[in-house]
Amino acid sequence: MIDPVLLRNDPDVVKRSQRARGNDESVVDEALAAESARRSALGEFEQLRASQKVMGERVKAASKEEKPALIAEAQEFAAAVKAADARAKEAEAEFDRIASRIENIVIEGVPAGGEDNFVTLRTVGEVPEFDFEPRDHLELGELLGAIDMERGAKVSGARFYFLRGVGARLEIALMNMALDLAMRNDFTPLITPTLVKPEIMGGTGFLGEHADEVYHLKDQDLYLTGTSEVALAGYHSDEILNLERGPVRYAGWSTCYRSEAGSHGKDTRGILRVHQFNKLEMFVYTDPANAEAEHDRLVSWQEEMLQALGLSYRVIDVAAGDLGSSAARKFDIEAWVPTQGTYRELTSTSNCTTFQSRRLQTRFRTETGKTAPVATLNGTLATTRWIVAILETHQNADGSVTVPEALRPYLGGLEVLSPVEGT
RNA sequence: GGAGACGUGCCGGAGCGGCCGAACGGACUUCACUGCUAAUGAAGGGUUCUUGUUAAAGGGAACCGGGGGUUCAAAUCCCCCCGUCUCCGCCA
Repeated sequence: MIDPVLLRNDPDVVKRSQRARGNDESVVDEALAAESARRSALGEFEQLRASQKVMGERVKAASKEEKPALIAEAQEFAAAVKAADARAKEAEAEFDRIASRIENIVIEGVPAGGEDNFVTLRTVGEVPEFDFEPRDHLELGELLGAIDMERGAKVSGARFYFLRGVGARLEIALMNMALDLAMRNDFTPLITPTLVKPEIMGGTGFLGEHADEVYHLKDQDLYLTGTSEVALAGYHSDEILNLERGPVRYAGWSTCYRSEAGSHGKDTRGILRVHQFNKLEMFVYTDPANAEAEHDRLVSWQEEMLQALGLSYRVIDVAAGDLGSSAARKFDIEAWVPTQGTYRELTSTSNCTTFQSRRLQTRFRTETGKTAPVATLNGTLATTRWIVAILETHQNADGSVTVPEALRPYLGGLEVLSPVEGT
């Protein structure tokens, strides 16, 4: 939800943001009109209600003889109050409907345009060269007895898989490595629910344009989360946080579910795009004034992970039109995937400013003692998908994979993943 | 699965349909007092919207788990939902 005060005082800023995203800007004027309609409807109701209260006092104080007449009068008045209340509520709902179509205000400096208009901020690490024909992650995963797509499909269908042996260990190792890094930086680990109520799913903005990519359990009316961001954002809903000691940081560990509707035929091979995976997600609640600095910190922790894993990557500033509705800015880190000859997204970190918290009613106390919406930020610290880049980047001619040094302690000192006999 | 109890502010805990945004206690903040701490005394507080203003002060409305209803008037009565707890059963 955007800031209604900003909408009222500075509609041009909102329009400019809508334009940068390639969104409809007429909705801004619609929202403005709905806002003033809402306020006048509310004013009418409040005035009537105040008079009704006065009337109630008179009824109470009246003598037996006066009472019937007064009550008759009050009865009529009550109907008017009720009608005004209904109008005010309707006007409020109408404003919410319109305002919710406005996406978060894009931060100054975010490149305009769509998917292809991102700006590369930096490229880090050597692109790996091989003096042999590199195998792709699935071929390697099968050689190592680490990834089993066939049986995944047998049990659960396309885009499902088993991680076994060193594959399973690799994922757990990655998660633990990420968790350690998070804990060194003041994050509280949190294992989150992966089924959430509609209002939480809606509040985090995932039931907007992307509603069809979300699994929904109809009978229970619960949603399977595509990221722990959902539960982490809902964690402090309707609360006033104490941010005096700095940002509140959580590292959420959860399995993520995505229906991948609309991506049929895309990345069908291996575990690059799957319905279920694990992820360690950073989530931060902070004073909006510190949000951009925190955003940079999230990126630097992500880079720390990728560098420790010896991956080659680039950091991109995602263009306005490619941002989620809650994000004011988003940095993606894409790692080089040798057999694809291109960079693929391994992490994504968004600064949602106060957009998410406004809807979820998460506030903090400012220096003056007033409450104000907090800023929320989120970012990936490790996911199953990283296995793709790790296997391919560190592979050897014989199909074995050298374990990056930083990961070895999490694999019981294992230095090389070696091919195994039939599975 | 069966039976019951409960859900009030930061916490505990009262609350008769109008005098209840809500007693009382604790915590908290400020002030006073006391070498310090503690103790004591006094005062003060919630949230949201709205109006107002450069800003404020001030005014108004809403909020007692959520949503409906009855009533001139609802924390209080009725219905539905959600949550918590206790007992019994069942399964680990």
